[in-house]
Amino acid sequence: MLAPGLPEVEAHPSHGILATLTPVSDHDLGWLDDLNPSQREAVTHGGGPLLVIAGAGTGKTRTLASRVAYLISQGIPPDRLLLLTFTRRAAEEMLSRAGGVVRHLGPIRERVWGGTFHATANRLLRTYAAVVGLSPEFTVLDQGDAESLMGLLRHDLGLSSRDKRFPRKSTCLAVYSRTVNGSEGLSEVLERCFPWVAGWEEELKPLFRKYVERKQKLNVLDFDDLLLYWKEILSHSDLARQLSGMFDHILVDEYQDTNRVQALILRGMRTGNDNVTVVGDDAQSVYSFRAATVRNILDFPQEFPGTRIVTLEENYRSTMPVLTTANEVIAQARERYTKNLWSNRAGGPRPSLVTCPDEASQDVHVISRVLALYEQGIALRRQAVLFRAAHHSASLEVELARREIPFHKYGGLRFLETAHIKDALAFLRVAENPRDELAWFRVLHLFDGVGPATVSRALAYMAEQIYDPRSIASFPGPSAAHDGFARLGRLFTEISEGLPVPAQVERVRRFYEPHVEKLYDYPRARVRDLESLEQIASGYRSRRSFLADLQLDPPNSTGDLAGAPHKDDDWLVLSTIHSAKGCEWDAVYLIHAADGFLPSDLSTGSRDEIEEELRLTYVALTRAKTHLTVIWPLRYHYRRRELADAHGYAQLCRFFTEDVRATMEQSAAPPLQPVADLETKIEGDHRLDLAQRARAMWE
DNA sequence: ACTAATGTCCTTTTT
DNA sequence: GGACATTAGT
Repeated sequence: MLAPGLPEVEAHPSHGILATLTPVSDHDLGWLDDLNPSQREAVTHGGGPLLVIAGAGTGKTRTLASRVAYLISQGIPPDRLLLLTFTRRAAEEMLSRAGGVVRHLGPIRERVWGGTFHATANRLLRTYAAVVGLSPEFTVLDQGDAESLMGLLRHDLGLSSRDKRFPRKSTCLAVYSRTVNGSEGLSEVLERCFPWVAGWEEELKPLFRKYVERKQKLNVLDFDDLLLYWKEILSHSDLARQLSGMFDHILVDEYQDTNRVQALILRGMRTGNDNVTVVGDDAQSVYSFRAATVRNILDFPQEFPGTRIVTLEENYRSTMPVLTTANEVIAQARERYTKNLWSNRAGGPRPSLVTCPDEASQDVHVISRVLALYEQGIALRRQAVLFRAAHHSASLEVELARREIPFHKYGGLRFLETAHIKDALAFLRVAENPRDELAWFRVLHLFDGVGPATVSRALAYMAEQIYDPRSIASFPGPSAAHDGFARLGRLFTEISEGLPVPAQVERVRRFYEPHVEKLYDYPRARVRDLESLEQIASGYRSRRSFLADLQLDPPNSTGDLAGAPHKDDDWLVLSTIHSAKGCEWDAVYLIHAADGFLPSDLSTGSRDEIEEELRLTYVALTRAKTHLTVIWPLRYHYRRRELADAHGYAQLCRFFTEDVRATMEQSAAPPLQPVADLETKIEGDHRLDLAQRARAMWE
């Protein structure tokens, strides 16, 4: 979380704050002149509900940051503002911008409550845990942990035998999560969103019941629980008034991507006053798989009567040619509330649509365009390659690595999801919450001769020892692990003795390193990762906040961690479209713009799903400031074992209709020179006998 | 009781 | 190429 230390919690009547404040001089508010009239209207709105419909690139971040600054300049104490954003990064950026504007009023970034719904829930629940029957040292399960738990119970209930073909654990969790977040009945969710598992309703119910029971027993919360418990607290009117009273204003970004539970939380958090600002764009709603619903933004004026609506339409990001293409794409949406975007940047190149013979040529083509713009002075960091699914960049990554072009990838598998990091964190989680069986499971599994049966006996033993992690030393486990358990007990003794967090991580690393070397083929990189973890830990004073932060606001790029030591480096951005939300680049390359990739063939079942893929495409296009390239390979190779060299032909993404194409420069990239041709040019004498050299290494 | 090897099915987006 | 159940081996 951004603001350390909880402010005192007490009921606080806060109506009419603005009216009672002394007016400030015009001089202090001179910065408002930099805003356009609509932005200024939003920023200087007094109290009461405000809905800002902000199209892509219309200065949404600036407006929200300015509003925070404005409210503070009007005398609202920063710690009585709550800014809910989609990511931690977004909150940080807005608060540092706001801080820059009202610098004379002191630091605000550390004082404003800012972060995601989930992180804020975590923070509030540490105080209000008792109310919902939790102890405050609860640990948070990330998606992987939650899936593991689901998998365990799935097995326990005898649902896992092959002939049953019961949905896999990740699907079970997805169904559960969707049901919880949408505040809907299981049958409706199954029918509408998971028709292929609808036959398992009678088995899923007891599975979910067990899942809920077990989480409570282990004193752990999953992501959904964070929201659910927050909502639950707010259903008590006294508590709702108390929590609501902590804040004079609440501001929510990306409101189109919030779900039903989040809307209920927002309503509950405004029982004392209705000073609430939400910002969003229904044309950019792309999280319905997480139960987000555009209804939240559409129904906001009914939910908060007297809402003032401000619409931002002038785009400051992109050139008119880019916007023309983007507008033409979103024009295909069935229903839409935001208007077409316009910009006074009339010039610039038309977006290009490039057909490549195959994937390899797509990679080469992207790279050569990137380098050409780089030569013209556009740094790599100001260029981004976007794609629908994380693995779509796989071959490009290989090619970039081969040419030693640095890149950071956003989305997909993250640092924290790698096994060695999860293992290391599991030690700390056990120390923090010894009832967290999932963490115990990971830790104990590392020792020789320990499998599921031993773990389960060990857990029973721990329960007898009133969950003192140090007592693992006296557990009579398999003889092979005897010595290891004794050392593990000593490790827990050490890290429970009030060591600083980085020192704790260091002890864990020392303990765990030999296991890394035994478990993995290339341990060096993984050990380096553990050292990075130590770096991260140095910013934390308590183990609890370190763990919670890592689960809730994980570093979200492959390069974020390595980034610190060589900050000046330049790198190309690779990102899923989802992770690109809210970002902008001078040049954007949308790759794999072929049907089946975009829209994903898993999302073409219903009109609503296709509609969301359309919005996703729109989001991708509107990230570009000046240079926009859409690429698709004509031919794909199948990687099937039986069919060694099979291939198929793709079709252009269906959203690039004739009308859209008319706004673009169309071209076809030439095929790459076949490798066979290169080979024949090499004279026999210069061929390297690799096989011989490989043998020679061992002679 | 645990590990390693084998076979089969599915393969998205994220807090 | 990964996840997961099953089977054979230590």
